[in-house]
Amino acid sequence: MHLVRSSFIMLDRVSTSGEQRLWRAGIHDWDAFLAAQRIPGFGLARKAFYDRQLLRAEALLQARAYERLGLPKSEHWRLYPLLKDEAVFLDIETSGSYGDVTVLGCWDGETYVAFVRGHNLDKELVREYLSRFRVVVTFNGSSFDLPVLRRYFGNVFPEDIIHVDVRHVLARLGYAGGLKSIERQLGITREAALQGVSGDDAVLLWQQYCLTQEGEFLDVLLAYNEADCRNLEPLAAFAVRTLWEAIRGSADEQIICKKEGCL
DNA sequence: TGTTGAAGCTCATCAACTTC
DNA sequence: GAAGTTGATGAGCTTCAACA
Repeated sequence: MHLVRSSFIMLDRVSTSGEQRLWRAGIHDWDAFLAAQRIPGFGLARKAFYDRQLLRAEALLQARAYERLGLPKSEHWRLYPLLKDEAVFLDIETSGSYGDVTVLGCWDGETYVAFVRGHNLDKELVREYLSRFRVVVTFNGSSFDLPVLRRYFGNVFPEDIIHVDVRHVLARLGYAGGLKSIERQLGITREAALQGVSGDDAVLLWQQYCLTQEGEFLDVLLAYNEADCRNLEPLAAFAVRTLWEAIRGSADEQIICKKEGCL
């Protein structure tokens, strides 16, 4: 199942409910929409207008211009299965003051890279590193990590990069709470030494490292940050798969319900 | 504490459909 | 073809939640 080519919410005046109406009508992807002569609820002029929009979207998809598809930000997660091999999972630590970055951690699915203040937390290094990716995955990054990085560096992200904030995807599935809480709910574990370490502890670890210059404090901080980054990968996979099943499932349920006469 | 997106709500508007 | 009805959408606003 191609999540993007099954999506219709990039069309003008089509919301998630409109999209579900199309699915219930048997229009499961762009090909089905374009092949249909008539679609209930859409006039001929409107259908022709949407045909043109879908053909343009198909061209953008082929050109890998995903950011121009017109998907709302809240639905960028639908691009994740397509781009997961080009994703970076990102998490930052600060000194405790808003905007004061100490560590920027990145996991690309194989390797963990840490940019540490006083060592390699350099704007050009970060910009060059991030330019390799098409998707950045965070937990609550739209409210915290990304604005903080913008304040600290200015813009270091490529213009065409897609941002997926896993927190909001999980929230739509009913998973509330912070990252560690949701990890526990889903059975995602951390090594024993890191269990119980929180964001507040990360601030203390950095302060102790600055005071003593003892590497073990920094090692624990980086191990904590790495776990935050690494665990985003299974969280993102779970969230995207489950939300897609949920929204497709709810459309199918309404079809079954209609057939059984419960509407 | 600062920041931001999502969600929920109301209200006005628009488009499709039905009826005459 | 015109008028009325219905349902969906967008805009604007507020509230909530999460991060360090």
